[in-house]
Formats: sequence, C-alpha cells, structure tokens
Amino acid sequence: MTATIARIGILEDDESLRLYLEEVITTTDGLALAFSEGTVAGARLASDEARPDLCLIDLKLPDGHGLDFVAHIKSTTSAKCLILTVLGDRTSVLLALRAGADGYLLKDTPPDLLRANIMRTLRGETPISPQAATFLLEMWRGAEAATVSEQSEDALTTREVEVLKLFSRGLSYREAADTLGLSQHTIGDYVKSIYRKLRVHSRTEAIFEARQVGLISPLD
Amino acid sequence: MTATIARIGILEDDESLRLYLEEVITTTDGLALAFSEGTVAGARLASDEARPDLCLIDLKLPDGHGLDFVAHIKSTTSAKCLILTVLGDRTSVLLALRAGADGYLLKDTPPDLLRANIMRTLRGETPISPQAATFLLEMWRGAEAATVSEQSEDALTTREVEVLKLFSRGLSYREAADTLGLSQHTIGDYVKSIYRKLRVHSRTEAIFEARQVGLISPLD
DNA sequence: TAGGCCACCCCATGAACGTGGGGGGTGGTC
DNA sequence: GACCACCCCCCACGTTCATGGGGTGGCCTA
Repeated sequence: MTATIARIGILEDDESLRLYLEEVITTTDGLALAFSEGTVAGARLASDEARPDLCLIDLKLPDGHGLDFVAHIKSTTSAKCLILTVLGDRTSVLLALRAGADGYLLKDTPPDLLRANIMRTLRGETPISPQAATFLLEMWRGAEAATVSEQSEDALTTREVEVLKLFSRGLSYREAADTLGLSQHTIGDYVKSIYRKLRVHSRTEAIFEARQVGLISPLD
Repeated sequence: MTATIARIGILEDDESLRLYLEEVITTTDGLALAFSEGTVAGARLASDEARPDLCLIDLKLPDGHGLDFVAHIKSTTSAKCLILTVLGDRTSVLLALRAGADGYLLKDTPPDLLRANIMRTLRGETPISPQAATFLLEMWRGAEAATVSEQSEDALTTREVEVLKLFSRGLSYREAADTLGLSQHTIGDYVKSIYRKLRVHSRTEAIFEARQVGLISPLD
C-alpha cells in the first residue's frame, strides 16, 4: 500500500503459466510484480523480502502445498492470498478458505476476470469461482447434507425442533409457549425431552449441539 | 431440460432492465425466454405455466419480495434461481442463499458475465458476486473482521466477545469462569455489560443478536 | 490530574430455568 | 388389546441466571 501500486507475488510451478501471470501483472495499471517463484521455499524467502500486497498461489507445488505458504503469509504480513489452481474439489476449496485464502479461482479464469478479481481482492472482496462457491454454500447451509447423515438414534420430533428454534432466537419459556399456543409446562416437557436426546443440560448447550449436527441452521 | 435449450424466466420490475434481460436471453444460444414478469404474483402464475429451467429474480418488487418467489419456485419445480439485484447487503445475501437461491449477482454484472453465470448455474455451479461471497465466507469461517466497521456505537470489548462466544458454545457462568480463569462474579459483570450494549435480557437473545450482527459467527 | 473505559472482584434478591415426578389424549403396530 | 411414539397439561424443588448495587487498579486522553 506504499502508493497506489499494489505489489503482487506469484507462486506457481508451471513455467508457462507463471510467465503468463507475470505478463498479466506487469501489463496492468496499478499492479507491480513483487516476486515470482515456483516453490514454496522460494516464495517464502521472496515474500519476506518483497513484501507483497497480494499473492497468487497455486496449491500443488513440487516442494509442498500452497496452503503452507498461505499460512506463512497470513502469519507474517497482511497480504491477501488469492488461490489460483486446477484443484476444484471440495476439500481443496474449503481447506484453502479456512486457511485464510481471500479468494479461490480456477486456472481457466480468463485474463480479464483475473485482473478484475485481483483488484477486487485488494479492495477486500472475496472472489470465488462459481464451482468453488458451490462447496462453500453447501457447507454453510445444511452442512448436514454433505456429511451424509448418521448421528445418534434419537432424532428430535418436529415439535421439539420447533421449540429449539424458538429458543435459538432468544425466546423464553413464556414467549415460546405463547408463540406456539402452549403452556409453559408443556414447553418444559419438550425441553426435558430435547435435553435428554441431545444429552445436554441447558438451552445454550442444546442450541450449540443442534447447530453442530445441522438440526438447526444459522439464522434460525 | 427438455432439449438442449434452457427456458429462462425473468422477474424484474424495472422496465428497462427487464427488456435488457430479455434481450440477453433471446440473443444467447441455448437459452429461450420462458416468461418475463414485473410482479411476484405475475411470475408465480407465469412460472406455473411456463415451467422455466432457471429464473432471474430481483429482490425488491412492487407487490412483495423476490424471495417469496424463490420459495414458490423451489417448492413447485426444480428450476434454478439466480438473484439479480442491487441489494448487496449482508442480510439480503444470506437470506437469499438461505431461501434456496442458486446464485447471487449484483445488477452491475456485465452481460457477458451474466450469460456465463446463467450457464454455470444451469450446470449446477453457484455464481456469487465477490461482494456477496464476502459475507458468505465471513459467516462460514467466523472472520468477523472486514465488514468495514460502522455498526452501533457500543461495540463489545474483546473480553465481552470472548464470554459471549463461550456462552454460544453452551458454557455456564461457572464453566466460562473456569475457562477464562475468572470468578463467576466477573462473568456476571461482563454479562451485564453485554446485555446492556446489545439491549437484550438473556444469553440466547444475546447470542442470537451477536450472530445477526456478525459479532460472532456460526462455528463459534 | 481528573475523567473515561477497561479488566477484574464482591454481595444480594427475585425471576427464570432444569429436572424429578404425576396425569391426559391421539394415532399407529404387533 | 397391549405397546409405542408423539402431543399436551400440571406440581414442586433446587439451581442458575439476570440485574441492582458496591468496590480496585490500570491505561489513555483531555
């Protein structure tokens, strides 16, 4: 952020792609090349020197994994990390984002879009390729879907889930009872049952547990 | 999926934008216009007839909210829903995705990208504008950072947030106190402060509120 | 140096919650 | 008809929570 020129680092082992990326960077206004390496080790050293504002990072490298470099970057600088890879599988995507990546693009991203996404990342947005976003979204809404299902035998009844959802929205016994048109005692009964099935002893535990299992989802 | 031609429905109240969208659809190979409406009610009727494969949906409509239509689509057909709106705020994005939207694009999306994203959605991918993806990602991995700043004046202190997170994981006063190496009384003090700032009167309310605002995130 | 915000500690009281019991009623299955 | 699962109601007891007070010491900024 020294000036209006953002310094970009590249970590990509494929020779031709690396050259191509360099080309894109150097021919774009507002971007400058900070470093360009083909190995994790090299990039690590280079980034300590060059202090990039953003790094384009491949995942599969000869001497390690791109995420190792992401971790290094994130722990030593405030630079952005944009994953640029052929690996479009669920695990790669999720791991990368979890590791702190600021965006995840597949290598077939056209040059224009690449430029645009670099700019966006620098502005604090989060470019994610549609394919990758699918996984993210999956995880977020109904993680239960992916994770198969399994889980303990005692599933909550619809009524119990209803009560739990009300609780998770902050309602009290009294309020939940009114909302469902029940007596407080009945709410209490459901609570007992819920706690027993979930093996917990308080509403926050129950909510936490239910959320973990995907019984209720965020915002519920 | 009848042939290789995908039937597209449009729900958009802005006259000129609607015409523009129609234009894009009809001039694209592989796409055909199923219907084009400016109201939720109209779209509902039209979609029952026209059986679209994918719908472009605006959120703010004269007679209701685009999400109502999403719900209708999702419950009656297997058509994809692509949100196309000017509303780029966190709540809109999350609600839309939660409602079942298959993608979320802002209206400033250029025509080429729009075409591409329609195709992608049809293929089962999830196009999400970088801006929107930011929220999604935030929600997912707890990085409540970014989001600019703004927000109400009474921000929670780090300690208060810590306590709140422990609560959200189901801990009691006692347990939270032990975890943080504090006395129960101190926990109680933070609780008071938290409730005051968040204007709530119970821990589940506080957790709910904090989650809404993005103070704490799912998984926390 | 006073005034503010923060972290931390303590006490007390009433309301809300958790959990043990006791009943009802429907609707299904062996 | 006996046996479940689910839905609903009630009582009572002990615990936890919510909320009002009362403090201390540190740091920072006016």
